[in-house]
Amino acid sequence: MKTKNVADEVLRAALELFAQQGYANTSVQQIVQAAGVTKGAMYHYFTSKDDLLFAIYERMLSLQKRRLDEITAAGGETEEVLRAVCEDVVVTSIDFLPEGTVFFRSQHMLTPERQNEVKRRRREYHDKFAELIVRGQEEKRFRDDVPVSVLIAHFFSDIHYLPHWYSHEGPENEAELAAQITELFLRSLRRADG
Amino acid sequence: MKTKNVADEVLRAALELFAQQGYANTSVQQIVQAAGVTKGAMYHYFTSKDDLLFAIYERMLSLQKRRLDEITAAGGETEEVLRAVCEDVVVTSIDFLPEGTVFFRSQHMLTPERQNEVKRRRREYHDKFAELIVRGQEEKRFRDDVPVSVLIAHFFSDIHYLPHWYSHEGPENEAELAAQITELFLRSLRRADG
Amino acid sequence: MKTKNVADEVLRAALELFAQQGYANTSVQQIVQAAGVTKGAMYHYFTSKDDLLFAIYERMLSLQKRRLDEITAAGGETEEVLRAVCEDVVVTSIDFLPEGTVFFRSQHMLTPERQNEVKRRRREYHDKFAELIVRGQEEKRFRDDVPVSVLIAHFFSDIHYLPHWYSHEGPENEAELAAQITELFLRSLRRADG
Amino acid sequence: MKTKNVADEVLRAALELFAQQGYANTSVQQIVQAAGVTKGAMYHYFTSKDDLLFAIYERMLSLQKRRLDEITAAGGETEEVLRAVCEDVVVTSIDFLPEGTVFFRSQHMLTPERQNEVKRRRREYHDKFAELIVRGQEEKRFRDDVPVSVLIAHFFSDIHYLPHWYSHEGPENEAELAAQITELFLRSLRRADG
DNA sequence: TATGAATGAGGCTTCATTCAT
DNA sequence: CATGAATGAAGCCTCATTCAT
Repeated sequence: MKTKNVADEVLRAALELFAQQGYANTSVQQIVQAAGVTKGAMYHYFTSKDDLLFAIYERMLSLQKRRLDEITAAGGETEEVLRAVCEDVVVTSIDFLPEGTVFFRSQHMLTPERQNEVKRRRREYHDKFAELIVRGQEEKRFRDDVPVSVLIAHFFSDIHYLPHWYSHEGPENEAELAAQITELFLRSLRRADG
Repeated sequence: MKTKNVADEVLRAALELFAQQGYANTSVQQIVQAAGVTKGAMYHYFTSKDDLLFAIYERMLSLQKRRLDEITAAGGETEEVLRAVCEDVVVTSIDFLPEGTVFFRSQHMLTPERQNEVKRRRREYHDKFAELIVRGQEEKRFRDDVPVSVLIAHFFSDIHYLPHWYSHEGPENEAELAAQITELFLRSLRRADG
Repeated sequence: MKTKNVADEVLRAALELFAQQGYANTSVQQIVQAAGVTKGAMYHYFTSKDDLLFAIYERMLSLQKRRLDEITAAGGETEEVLRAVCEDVVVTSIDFLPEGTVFFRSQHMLTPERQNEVKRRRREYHDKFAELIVRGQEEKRFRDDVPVSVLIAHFFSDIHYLPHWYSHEGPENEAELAAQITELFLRSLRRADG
Repeated sequence: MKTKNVADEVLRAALELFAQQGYANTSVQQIVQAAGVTKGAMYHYFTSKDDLLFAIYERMLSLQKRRLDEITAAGGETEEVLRAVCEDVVVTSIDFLPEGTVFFRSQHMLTPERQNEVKRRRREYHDKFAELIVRGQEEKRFRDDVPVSVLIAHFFSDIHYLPHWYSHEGPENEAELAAQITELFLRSLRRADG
């Protein structure tokens, strides 16, 4: 029988505390206590508190990218691909609500270098997402009277906002909510004369 | 003729620094230096650093509430009132971009009491906004296959997201953007068979 | 009609607060608020916070000295004079309980010079009190197998301790208590073979 | 071989400075300097300055209680037990004069919770002491024309007062003084017709 | 690998006192 | 006489990180 992995326990505790109280309000001491490890052990695996925070970003960025790649790789009609992507993002965001809470709230607490790294990877992600919209516009299915950047923001704002209002205790069914949000987005995205 | 008001200068500096670096990364020392006053003077007007943060919330909450009240008081067709409200919120949010940055990012840094106060007043605001949507549903103009709470979140997510991507240097014209975001929202809100 | 005297109000408030919370835990701001005057006004009458404290000592020292002088001046049998003095001190201490609380607790908060001044005047007082005891010893009425300094301490300890336990709400009648404490002291003071 | 324990050194320094200058006039800076440790080290062992103060109370309360228990457990004639207790308290108070100075002067500087804790434990102690007196009264050896609470106060006032006047440089022999004070108390306690 | 005591810099806040009006 | 805004020094405490073991 093996004791729980130190790094994992620390990350789990850090995530929970960062989501609950915020990064700045959480001390390393609190984290190691909640994880049941000592400071020395933690610093053996992470070089800094910032490292813990970035690990959360890293995990989210990788996850989102991987899923986007998988879905777009499968191919299909533009709107159906986009629908799949959107619903997946919503569901994933709900499944990783604490991560999202931290992700959207604490970017400015990272070191400047890592802030740039995060920005870069999110831009990559948005760019790939944008391709779908552009393709739809070229197919004359999606409106082009609104800048693509606005359309993208219009969708991601919903994702961003989820951790602020969604509650696992609430009545919303996760898949249903994903379908609803996606439908709202697609409706506003389609050409009026479509 | 007297020099600028101490409280005003401090608040201005605090807002700027909080928006740039985040609340936790900004020291009272930095604020008073930027404001050109002494720490003692600052504490003559504000009881704590938290007080400075809350002052920003207070100002935003009052402003939003006031504008919502004014526009709804003017009356009119439901969709037109809603359109006016939405466009105004977008424009106001752009005009107060630093305030918005702080507002949506630092709520968890307030004292618990004040977090509740903010929540309470935002709920009030949302409730009044919800009335417009419900009215539109009763008039059979707005869809009712999606919970009102989701519709509201769908709109406010855009507001929330603005400080994350909007740049005064960007190409977007503020009024035009307001019209676009509002139109995207209304399009998704109208009944499909409308 | 004339408004209340500023200096009196300040002193009254200072005494109350010092007795309740201690000198160090009471801010000048609290005092002037409780007194209903402004800081400027207070500093017009008192040069420092220490001044307020010393005023309380001054009042107590003068009062005690005056009463001791009056009673001894009246003359009489040694034990009767001593009894009168002791009972009077007890009664006075009860009447000025807040003053006593401050007096016995805050001496070390005075400036060194004033601490010496207080010591000097208390010594004067004790010396005069000691004279009565010595006279009684010379008259072979009071024991002399215990140093006078110990006998004096034995009595003043009761005075000193009063603010620590006496409560105006309690059952003790002030005059009766004075008689009891004095009798306990005199009993222990008299020669065993008396 | 290791250098002196940090916590012990800090407590020793704190006690000395609190006794000399008072709690409020002593800064944490002074304490750690006198102890030869850093502030961080101190806060590793004590959560606050108040903690240092309470540690002094804790030590005294435990000591007094322990000794009282030991002596009363040994049993014996009421007056002899009481005499042993009283003499022991005096001697102990002299041995721990700085502790006593702080103990009787700084209670109001503790947090309210801790003030209550101290009150509670002192009451316990007094209650046990009172039992001896009551027993003596029931045995018709001690007077009962004065409330027990007054008799107790009469004795503890002497203890309380010791740090105010006793000096290790003085002529008093500690054991002799203990005997004298105790005898004064017992004399006043015995029935007049005894 | 792991410990946890120790560091040391920096943070927020308090407050007696002054002074221009 | 009186105001109360402003000063400036000092106070208590936190905490990420290091290091001898």
